[in-house]
Amino acid sequence: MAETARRTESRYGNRPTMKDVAARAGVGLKTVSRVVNGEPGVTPDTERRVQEAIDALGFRRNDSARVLRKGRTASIGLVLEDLADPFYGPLSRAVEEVARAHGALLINGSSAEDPEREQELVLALCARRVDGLVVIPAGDDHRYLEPEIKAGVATVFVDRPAGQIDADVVLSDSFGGARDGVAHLVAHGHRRIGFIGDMPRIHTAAERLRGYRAAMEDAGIPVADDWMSLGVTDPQRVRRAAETMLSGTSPVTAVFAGNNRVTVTVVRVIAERGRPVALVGFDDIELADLLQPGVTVVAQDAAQLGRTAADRLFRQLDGSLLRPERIELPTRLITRGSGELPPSA
Amino acid sequence: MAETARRTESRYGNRPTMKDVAARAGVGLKTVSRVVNGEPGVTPDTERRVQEAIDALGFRRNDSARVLRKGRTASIGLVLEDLADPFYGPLSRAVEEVARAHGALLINGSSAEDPEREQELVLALCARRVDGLVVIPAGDDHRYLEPEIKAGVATVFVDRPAGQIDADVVLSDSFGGARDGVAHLVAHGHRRIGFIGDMPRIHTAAERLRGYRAAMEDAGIPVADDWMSLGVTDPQRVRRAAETMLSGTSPVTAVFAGNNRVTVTVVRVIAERGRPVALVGFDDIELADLLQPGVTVVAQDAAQLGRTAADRLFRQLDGSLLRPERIELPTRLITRGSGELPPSA
DNA sequence: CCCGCATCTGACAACGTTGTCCAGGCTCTA
DNA sequence: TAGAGCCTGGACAACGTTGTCAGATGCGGG
Repeated sequence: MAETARRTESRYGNRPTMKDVAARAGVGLKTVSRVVNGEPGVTPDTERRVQEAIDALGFRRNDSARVLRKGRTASIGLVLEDLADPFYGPLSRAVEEVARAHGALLINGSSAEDPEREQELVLALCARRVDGLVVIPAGDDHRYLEPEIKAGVATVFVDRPAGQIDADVVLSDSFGGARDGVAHLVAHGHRRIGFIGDMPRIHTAAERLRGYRAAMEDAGIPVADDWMSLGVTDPQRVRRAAETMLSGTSPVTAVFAGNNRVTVTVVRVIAERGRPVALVGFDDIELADLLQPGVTVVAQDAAQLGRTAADRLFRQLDGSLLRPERIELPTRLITRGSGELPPSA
Repeated sequence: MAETARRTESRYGNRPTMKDVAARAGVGLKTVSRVVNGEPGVTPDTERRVQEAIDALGFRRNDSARVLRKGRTASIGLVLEDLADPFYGPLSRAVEEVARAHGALLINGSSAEDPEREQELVLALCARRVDGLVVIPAGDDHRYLEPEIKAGVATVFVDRPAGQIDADVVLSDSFGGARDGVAHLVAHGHRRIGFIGDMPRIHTAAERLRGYRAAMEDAGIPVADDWMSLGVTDPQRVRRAAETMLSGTSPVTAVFAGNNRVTVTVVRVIAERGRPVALVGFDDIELADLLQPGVTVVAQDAAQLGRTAADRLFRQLDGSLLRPERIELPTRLITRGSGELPPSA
């Protein structure tokens, strides 16, 4: 009895199904399916009757059931570090744009730079049977993804390479960018140049540090230990690191900032001290051109990074991609003033 | 024959199922389900055998099937305007944070300010059977959501109210914020104050314009038509609008900018002209404090907006929420210099 | 020694959709 | 008018999981 009630009249909270629509329109189940999916083989009159029933009941196809049946979900996952970081907005948007062009939805989550949370998220997405994954890795061991990749989950890493597995990677040329940026400071007469960056366990941070060292070595300048600050991440510590470098008996005359957040803080510190200090930052920041002086940066194209990664993902899904590759996008030095200041004794 | 092969040994691209795991472990299907879901009633020995089979096969539960069976998806949808807009990063992140705390995944998409695309996206999310929706509306008619809401999809609108339907809304006090901002300029001696904002069909834009008019009226200042520019959105046009206002025989001495993008462009124009012009902008912008002068803004708390909305969403899902409400969060005037400049003839 | 009870396990149906396949009715031609 | 062929519509199984329910097993007590 209750059974019948449930079938014939859908209760509040129970969505109507194709069966309900079929009953109301007086047709078979498959005919409704055909109408919903625009398949041929339905007379205009029948189609109209079905459409009316759909509208009357407020029917909406249940994609979960569809996915179960068809095997593909038309959705991809994006795991990044923090959506609030202005660097990831354009990246995320670019990925979504490509996904949309392929008729796929984007599911995303933030790892908050925690490898465990990254893994948890990735596996949750795999359980959802996303067709593919774009991952900005927080951890450095991604062997847990091997069964998934083997099972056909397309995977592309962005911004940092995968650990312990062979997979597609799209990144910016952190090493080259940092080297160019530091060389730029050297070219403007600086010799005592500081470097403030993130933990070296993060690939990009390590590469940028390597670029800094390379540029200094190219210029024949030995690097003093207290010119480098690694692993600082919160504004407080960056501030202290910068202040230390800029004080003492032989302070640095220029600073290379390892990422956007560091740059912003260093700009603040310099502004407060009054005495001009040269600065080049990695990552562009908004309004950098309006500061005085404008902030010279090594810019990476976040949108292009995302677009490239998503493109590659869908090419994996097409089957048109075979071997994993490592793609490195060039960076661009944008001079705005702060990087061209001469050393002030 | 092929059937048997497919069942006993999963091919590449065919994920193992609980059935496969059960066969390998020599137990029943339901026992595997119990182990996977941590349900009681399984002896440690059996559990170990099942776990081994799971690891050996690389099994991962298929959540699509699970969703189909259980009815709940543990995922919510977020539809916003543009992820690349710095205003939406923190909002999106806050929503995700709350979702995560409730064990739900976040699926999101951008409407690009296009009502049709918004509807398309929302309905796609409903077809996925998301448990709830957080929507930053682009359109002004949301009656298409009625059947969904009736069917139990929790829904909260953010930043702008829903059109034609009764639903939860969380927004900033655009009217009050704009009125305060403009009053602030009046208090510093300005009478000829310009307003540059988005299309009035966007609720927030209309409210801010209303706030501007109210403040002017409170001060007994009649507003000249050419002090207002509405509907401009791209930098080019904002630039032209600002330049027009600032030229002529009786140029404005202060500008109120209707949103973050407008503010940035106006800052540029003012910087180029050399002559100081007072400015208050709606929405905070990064580095606003480092410009000279610092940019005075009416700040809204994007993260709080997102958090509040998501909280309400999950309370709807708990069933602890009955009547739709309209929640308005206060804005905060942050004085940094640009809004305190006196009128310069 | 047998019964009852508690504990553990498995068979089966159901979730809502789509693919396969067949039946029935129609049209067109000889 | 009968037969062939086409077109439309529908019955049924399958996707992989979970809830229900009943069966099997082991243990202790009478």
